[in-house]
Amino acid sequence: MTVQRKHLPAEERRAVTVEAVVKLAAEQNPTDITTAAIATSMKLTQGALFRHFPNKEAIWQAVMEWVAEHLMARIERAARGAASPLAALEAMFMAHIAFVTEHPGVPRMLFGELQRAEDTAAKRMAQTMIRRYGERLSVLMEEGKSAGELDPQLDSAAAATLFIGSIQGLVMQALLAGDTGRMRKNAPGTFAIFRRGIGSVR
Amino acid sequence: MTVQRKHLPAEERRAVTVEAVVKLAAEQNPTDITTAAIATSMKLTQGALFRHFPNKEAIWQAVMEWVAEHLMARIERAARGAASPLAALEAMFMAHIAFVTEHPGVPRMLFGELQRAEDTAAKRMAQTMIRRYGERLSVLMEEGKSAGELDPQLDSAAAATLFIGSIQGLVMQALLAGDTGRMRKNAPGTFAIFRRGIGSVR
DNA sequence: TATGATAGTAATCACTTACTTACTATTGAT
DNA sequence: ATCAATAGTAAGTAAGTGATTACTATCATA
Repeated sequence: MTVQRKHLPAEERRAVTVEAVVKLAAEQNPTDITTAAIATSMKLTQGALFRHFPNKEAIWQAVMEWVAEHLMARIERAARGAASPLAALEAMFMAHIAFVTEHPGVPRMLFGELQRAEDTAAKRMAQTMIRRYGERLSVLMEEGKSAGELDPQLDSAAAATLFIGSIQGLVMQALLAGDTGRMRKNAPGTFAIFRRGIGSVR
Repeated sequence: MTVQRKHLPAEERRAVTVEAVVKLAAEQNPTDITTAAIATSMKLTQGALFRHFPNKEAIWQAVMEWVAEHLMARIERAARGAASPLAALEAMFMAHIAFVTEHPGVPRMLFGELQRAEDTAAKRMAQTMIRRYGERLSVLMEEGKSAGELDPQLDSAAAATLFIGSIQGLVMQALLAGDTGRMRKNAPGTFAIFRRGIGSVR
């Protein structure tokens, strides 16, 4: 918890703002989060936000920066601790699900940014992040092939799409049920099928 | 193409409206499609829409009805023409991708409805549709097990999640590239991995 | 403790949005 | 051809929305 003084230095206030948006996005459609809603949720006047961000778009950009940093850090950490490429993939999957369970607004914001018509800084940030993610996955899969863990004929690009999609599927199921915890429970079963799909012959 | 008289009977006008929304959703974020944009895209005054729909929410409801009907019909047709449960799954997958390629706004609208905070009629319609879809998939998978086509230990609920998620993954990739056609091209590779994941031992 | 810089307030602005209303045009049945 | 029912228009309205502004409170430091 951040200390709740009235006046926060600019940088801290920006950080608190980002956290407030991430929290709000867990409960409502990111696109209809208003600056007024952000402000009141952090016990601030609406106009005060614009002392720290030039406009609303800048808030979204800061939020996407936060997402990119935190999500990728968690995933990288999980991958590094793994004993083999396949183990790394599994660890990344579970780390991603754990992160998304803690911050259910994140996948919504990402998807929301991606389907914007205008090309904003926030959108570009989401695009590059997911691209980087996909490339990281592809590299791991190639390593997995060399190690004999994965099917040597595997189409690693398609597998990366499926990896990300399966997370999206779990998110969708959670949205359907209105129960975020369900993701964690169902993640192992989903990953098991995926692993069987990419693994070397048994 | 619908004939373009000035005055259309109510039912026809409603149908044209739904088509207009589906078309608009292909190009922009569904949540910021305004009634004015819908109206001008069909060469109508904004106010005229409200002669056929009591409010905007009713438009969304009609659109989701259209989606549910058309998508499910396409998928059912594909499944019925297949020789075996596994073939049916593959046919459904390809039919779904084909439908989404023709109407790229559809997955965006579905996901957009699902992540709404309020529980609207349109949202409930999206929920029941996807649930029905999932159940249909589960039934097919059970049949596939009995037929010896699928892994007898398969968790069919998890597989259904993965099936829907893999479509979502392809959609996401298309959004990233800004190229809808890519979905069709990459669909077979993605499904191949999925099939390997659920199939019986080789 | 005084002071200058920084952060927050409250009111307001211009603009957009869904929806309404008083009027007009079109249509099809008699 | 007439006319009543229906569909469309044009100009509104009220309730938001992001952003601005003149003023005030708080804070760190000399």
